[in-house]
Amino acid sequence: MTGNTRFAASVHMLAYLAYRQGAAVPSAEIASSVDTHPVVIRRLLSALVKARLVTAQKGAAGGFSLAAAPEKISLRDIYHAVEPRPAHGLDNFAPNTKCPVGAKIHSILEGVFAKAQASMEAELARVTLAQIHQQLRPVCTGKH
Amino acid sequence: MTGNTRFAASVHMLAYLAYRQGAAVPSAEIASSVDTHPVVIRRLLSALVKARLVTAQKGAAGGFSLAAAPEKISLRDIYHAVEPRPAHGLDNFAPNTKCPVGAKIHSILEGVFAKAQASMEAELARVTLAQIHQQLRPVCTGKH
DNA sequence: CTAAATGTAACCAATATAGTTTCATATCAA
DNA sequence: TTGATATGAAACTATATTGGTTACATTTAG
Repeated sequence: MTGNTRFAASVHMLAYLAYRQGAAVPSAEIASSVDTHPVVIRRLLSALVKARLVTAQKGAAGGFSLAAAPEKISLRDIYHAVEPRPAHGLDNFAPNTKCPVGAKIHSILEGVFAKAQASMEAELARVTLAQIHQQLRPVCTGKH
Repeated sequence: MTGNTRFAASVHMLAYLAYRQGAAVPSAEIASSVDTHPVVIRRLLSALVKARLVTAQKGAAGGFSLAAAPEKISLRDIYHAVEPRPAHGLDNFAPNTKCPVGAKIHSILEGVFAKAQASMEAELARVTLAQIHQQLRPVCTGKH
């Protein structure tokens, strides 16, 4: 959808936290798994903390942990936390309202896109972090 | 999804062609309805011609027309014609494969995103250009 | 007190997008 | 045949988004 990697990276991050089973994980360790800069990780985690999916602990021996059981976190929760703008590009779409087509098309498309978006999100809602973790399990027997 | 206006503009354009009922419509007229530059319109129409949704006629009295009845064109057809990259941002997502999570997460997300994308496209497939045209009708009683 | 961590602001490079100019080519019609 | 009007396409620009990076204030365990 969005073309950016925020959602994919966020799922990865939370899957990593599930994998680390409640430990306080510093951003540097997550960044190593995602292969990016710790600040990028903290930026995304900031949104996830605001959405109450993650808790942060400052200071030495601090880090991030899941705020709920992986069974309680769906990919749609994550999606909403880090992708606040579905919109399908409609926000920058401003046709000529003097044309009868231009005058009505925007609101018509709003309805169509909302349905399409809802359908996609419903599919994301069916997948929990626990299921992702489960698919990871076979190769994850300990800390690496 | 994509953040750009290509899909929305394309639906608008084809709805306009349906509205003009088979006439050869020049890009300048369409551009006036969408409120953008004719070259932008022709760029999009170029993709729609390649996808066989539209026919182009060069020269004086030329222009664009629908290549099929509006009932035969779904929004998913249009989506595919102008948005060749769903991917959900996975193409730029390259985690650390030395980490057990990073090694598997990409293919897991591919599966999840494919389902979410398919669900959204199924919703788009249910809407035809004829239906869009129908919703336009009440205010479109003639050429403007 | 110190080491290690989050929280944020600021900046940069790369990319995507839309808009614009320009021009070659094609076609109809007088 | 000539001129007006169209598409097709390349090239360039301005702007926005995105991800990466540096820097630094703040917090906290030991």
